[in-house]
Amino acid sequence: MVSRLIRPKLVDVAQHAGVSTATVSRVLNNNPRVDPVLAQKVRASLTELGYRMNNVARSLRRQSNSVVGVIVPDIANPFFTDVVRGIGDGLHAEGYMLLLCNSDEDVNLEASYLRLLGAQQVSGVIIAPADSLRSDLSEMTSIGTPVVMIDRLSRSGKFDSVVIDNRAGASQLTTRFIAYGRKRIAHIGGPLRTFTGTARREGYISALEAAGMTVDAALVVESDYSEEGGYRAVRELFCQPEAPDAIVIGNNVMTLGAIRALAELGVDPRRLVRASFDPLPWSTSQQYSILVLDHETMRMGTEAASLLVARIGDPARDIEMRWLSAGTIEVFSDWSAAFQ
Amino acid sequence: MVSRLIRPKLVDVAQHAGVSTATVSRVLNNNPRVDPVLAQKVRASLTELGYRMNNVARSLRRQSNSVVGVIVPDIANPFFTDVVRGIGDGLHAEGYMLLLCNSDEDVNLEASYLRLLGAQQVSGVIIAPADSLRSDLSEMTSIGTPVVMIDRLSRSGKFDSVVIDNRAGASQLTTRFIAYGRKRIAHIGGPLRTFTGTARREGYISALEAAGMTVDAALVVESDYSEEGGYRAVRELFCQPEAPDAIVIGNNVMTLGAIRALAELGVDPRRLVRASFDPLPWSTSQQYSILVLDHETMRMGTEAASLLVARIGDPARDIEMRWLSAGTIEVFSDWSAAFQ
DNA sequence: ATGAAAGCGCTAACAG
DNA sequence: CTGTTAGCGCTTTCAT
Repeated sequence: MVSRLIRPKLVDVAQHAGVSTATVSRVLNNNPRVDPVLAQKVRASLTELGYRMNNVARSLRRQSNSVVGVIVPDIANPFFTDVVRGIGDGLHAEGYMLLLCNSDEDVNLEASYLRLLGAQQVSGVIIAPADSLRSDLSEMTSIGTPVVMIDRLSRSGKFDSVVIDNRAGASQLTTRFIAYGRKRIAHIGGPLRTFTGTARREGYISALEAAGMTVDAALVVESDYSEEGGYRAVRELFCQPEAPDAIVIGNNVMTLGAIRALAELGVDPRRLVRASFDPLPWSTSQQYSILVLDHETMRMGTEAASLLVARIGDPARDIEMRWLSAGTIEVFSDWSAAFQ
Repeated sequence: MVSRLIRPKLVDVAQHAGVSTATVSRVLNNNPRVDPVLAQKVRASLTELGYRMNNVARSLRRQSNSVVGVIVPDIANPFFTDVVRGIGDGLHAEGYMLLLCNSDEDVNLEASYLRLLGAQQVSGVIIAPADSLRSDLSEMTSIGTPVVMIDRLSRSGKFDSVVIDNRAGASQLTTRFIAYGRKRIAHIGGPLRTFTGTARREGYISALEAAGMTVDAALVVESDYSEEGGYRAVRELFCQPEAPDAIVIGNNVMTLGAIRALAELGVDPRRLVRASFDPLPWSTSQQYSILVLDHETMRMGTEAASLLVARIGDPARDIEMRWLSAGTIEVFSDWSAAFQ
């Protein structure tokens, strides 16, 4: 039994095989111009000594790290969970690892993560920016690190991005309600400074107009994508003289708040119907019927990964923006009852 | 306007401040024995030039990387989503970044990730091993990289770990059914070679025995924690002459399969009640009532992070195993109706 | 208290 | 085809 070094390095292997470190490196990198016989000998030493690559050293030397940073508001949001899973699959297939960061929708935390990712010399960043306006990506752009936007866009520059056709999606949900004969369809949207917030509201409005219905400003509320926001929005809507008979809600988290508020108000689930975006978490109030717009969430991740890898491979290529189609509407729970 | 270098390095800063690189490094690392005046000058240069640390270089030199690897079967499983979120918070607080890997319950994929993490010189690994028996952590132990187990244990060695008191949890759920007067309580469990599989079955059995009920082997099935497995198990249970009137299901994924099978079989939700472990994903069949054992999932993550950091700080400390209490039972949906 | 210099493990000219 | 060698950017003795 040979006394195996704890963690042999390249030079140890070279010695063992009786070649130079350059040759070992060439074998490691599958450089074709190495004598097959020598290469075999090197490979033997490699396994015999149990050689393990040190990627930190390699990255320093190569000036590139096979790691990509991913920043999402919250991995625990089922939407981003699926996106990140998709990103992970895509990156793994391309030989990159994934450094995960939760920004908690906080621009400062996000900035701090961007700094850390820069320090780690990541090859690129995939980000759902916390704030279209205030998210600052200069930390990356100034050092030439590629950035891909997902779900949301940032106005701080032009980036490759993959987004959902939110306008079409909101329109689809609203149209469905109209078809079911609902008359007072409300909308609880995200902040208008966000990309998704404006697009979804536009879709909602366009659907009403297409059906020749008037948009009642009292039924449209701008909220903030938070659970509390969804809750407050519903309480607000029900202060109106005439209550809505349907609500299109801008995201999954607000939907939870909305459901809570409706329960407190004692609103009959059959009288008021709801629709929401994004996969919803298992919640305490599932007796409610609900429409959910299901876009291919994981695909957003794989597309983002492929976009980033393409950009890393060719920094000069044209900026690309991929639109995911609005998706299919999934009907949950005792939906039919709501329309009897 | 000074012509800022794209990415100034330490030597640039040193030049600018008229000191040696050693001094700059000391300032960067808050070494106290630096003349405060000089330090101030260095700090000025640091900001003026817009210096950004290169962590790859630092890691190579220090022989330690402020990055931790996390391997879970699937981040899209709501249980692991929450755990990873907890790990992320814990690690961030301690100054580590998180390299995320999905093993897909595949020992080979897992092994490949372990190799990659080793190459990245991670300071430690937090893992929910794909297979108690076949998961091989020698890749880490051989190079002295600390490992913390979560949710499951591996028999390949003694590691710090944080697990749930599965036995107590299963017992709790079963006892609840008994209290409700159920007579034929079935159990669909995970593989007995898994840590959780055996513990949960034990809990189920012990609760029955404590109540003086006999364990009917025909009501206990060993499945595989997959959706398909849950589905098949239910079909199997309903081939019996006498069907069960309650089921304790071993995890969230099997629960989805079980619900699907029950729907196909046309089983009245009020006749058969279910209980499951772990947070459930929003699914297509929420009209069913269900008990869910809710353990503090995120805390499992933060505990794991703290355990790992402690181990990194002191490799010689005693192996520690933290048990999270079984958790509270949450009642979902139209549960009360099931008992009318 | 500060600087000079060695070197972490690897790759890539360059030379032979 | 192979070896020599010079770093990648940083930290850390070891002198001073």
